[in-house]
Amino acid sequence: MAISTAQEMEQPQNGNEFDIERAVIPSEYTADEVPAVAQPRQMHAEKLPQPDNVDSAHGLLSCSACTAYELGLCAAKRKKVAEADWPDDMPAFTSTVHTIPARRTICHPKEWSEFVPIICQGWAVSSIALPNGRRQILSFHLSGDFVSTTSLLQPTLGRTVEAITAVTCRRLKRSDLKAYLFAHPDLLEKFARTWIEERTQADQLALDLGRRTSEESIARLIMHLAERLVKRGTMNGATMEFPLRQRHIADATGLTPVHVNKVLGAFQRAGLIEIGSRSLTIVNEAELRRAADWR
Amino acid sequence: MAISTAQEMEQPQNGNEFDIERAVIPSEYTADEVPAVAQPRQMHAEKLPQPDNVDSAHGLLSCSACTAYELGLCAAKRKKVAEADWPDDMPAFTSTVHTIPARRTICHPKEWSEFVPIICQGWAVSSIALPNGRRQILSFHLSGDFVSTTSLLQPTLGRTVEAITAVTCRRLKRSDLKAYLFAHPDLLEKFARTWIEERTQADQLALDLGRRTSEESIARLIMHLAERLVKRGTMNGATMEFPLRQRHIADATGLTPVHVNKVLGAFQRAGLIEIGSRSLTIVNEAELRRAADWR
DNA sequence: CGGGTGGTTGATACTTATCAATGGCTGTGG
DNA sequence: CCACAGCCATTGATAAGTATCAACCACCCG
Repeated sequence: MAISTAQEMEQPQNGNEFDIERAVIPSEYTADEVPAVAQPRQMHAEKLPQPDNVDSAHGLLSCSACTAYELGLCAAKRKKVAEADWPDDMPAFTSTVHTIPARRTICHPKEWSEFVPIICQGWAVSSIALPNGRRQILSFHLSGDFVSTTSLLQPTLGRTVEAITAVTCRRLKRSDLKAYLFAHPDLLEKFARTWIEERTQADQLALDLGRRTSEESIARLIMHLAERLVKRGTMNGATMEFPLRQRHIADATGLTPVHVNKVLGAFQRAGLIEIGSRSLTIVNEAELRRAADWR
Repeated sequence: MAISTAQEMEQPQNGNEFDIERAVIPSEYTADEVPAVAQPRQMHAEKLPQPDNVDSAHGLLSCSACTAYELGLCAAKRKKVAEADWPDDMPAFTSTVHTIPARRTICHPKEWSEFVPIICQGWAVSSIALPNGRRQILSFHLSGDFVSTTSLLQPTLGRTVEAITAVTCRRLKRSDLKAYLFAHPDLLEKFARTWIEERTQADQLALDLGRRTSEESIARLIMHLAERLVKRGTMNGATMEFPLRQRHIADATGLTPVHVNKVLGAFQRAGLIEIGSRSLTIVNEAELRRAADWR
């Protein structure tokens, strides 16, 4: 695993103090709902030095990996690029920024919304639930992720989206975004790449759920998250922020929390990983890779 | 289950005689590969009366459900509509029609292709395989299905596509299709609906694989196929063509063929379904629905 | 007629779920 | 500040679900 930056972690519970507020909220954008940040059990404050693959001008660590940033839709980026570089018809997107406290639902599956949500900061999760309580997690959303590309065309998401940590979420008005993308085929194509990625992930998920052992699934989940965090430059050596509950892992892999616990215990006893205070360290990457049947 | 048409089925093995050849292959289109139709074990000839929701002018039963037809990309449809109704810039798509014998591979996962494949007739399946032989089926393709909407933008499919029955497959040149769709936002949006459907299916697949019992999964697979066939008007009462091997069902549901056999046996003994000579009859729909935990 | 594929069945093993009990931690309210 | 409630992690005992193995049969095709 490539390690991109060193950074401060492990600053245990500083209560309600979140640096998430640093998220750029340009004055011309309405922040129509900023609920009080509430009881996170234990969160890592995100006082991170800027890795050099990221533009420090706007203060968002993960922008380099962000789809909206890449599409030129991010307010932070718009601020800093010369006006001349922007398409003339760059619309004034209606967009709002929300801060959602940990463990709160962000979208309901049948909720009608005019907006396309993007996760700017924090961890979120989307899932489908059955009436009888069984639940399948479809994906974890990290900073810079569209919640789902389908939201470009559908007012309803068909999934439940929940904040795991406190989350900063930007919402672009669908009609604006759609008009803009459809008018710019090159951007539309870039957007479509995100869709293809989503699809590839969905295929892999099916493969994992249908044809892998519990140990493989869990190891793969860890590898996958680590890989994504590396891309964002938010790994600290072999250690990553890991706000997931065992319940999340269970719902993502189709297992029970109890069984997840046993496998995780086995991994730790075998010296593959270490878990503690909402962080996870990959101790023996080679072995974990093997356990994950990783490429 | 709504039953749309009555039709002839159960004409056991008439050897190599396939009505699939009726598929329209306009002379201006090259059929660059028409391998000899080979050893189907037992196939239902498709001498079907035209249901009234379908245009009988072009002889393809399922066109009404076909994405390409809807987009105006189907040669059959182009033939019969007044020229004036077509966009002026309707391109001369480079397109080929192939007939693939049963049980043959249509696309390899890493095969580079300039074309977007559409299944016109027959059953196909796409899957991912692991080096160790485990395999997950991602979807069954019936007549009128794009194999994957991702093929619009990606030269490589990332999946194996195989014919189950003999298959007629049209391939549209990607660059042509892409240019055309990007120039017609309304069509592009229609196309995107197909993508959304694919995505919804992928989500449901994950839910089924991760959170359902073997019986539910299998019952759901049957319900799902029946529903799709009804849309195409190819159900005969409660009976449908059913060319799947138990191996297919196993690979689609993440189970073993042996276990699938036992569940299927139980379903039949319980009077839910009947299976015979490559066809499946839903005997007790209400119960099957319940077993499938169907909406 | 013979070979191969696919369906069927029973015995057994393994993986994972379920149940139950315990203890730690965190946030809450007295 | 302390006690308590609730959530989460942990562990062991047991049960259920599904896989594996093996044998046999039926059928189709060459």
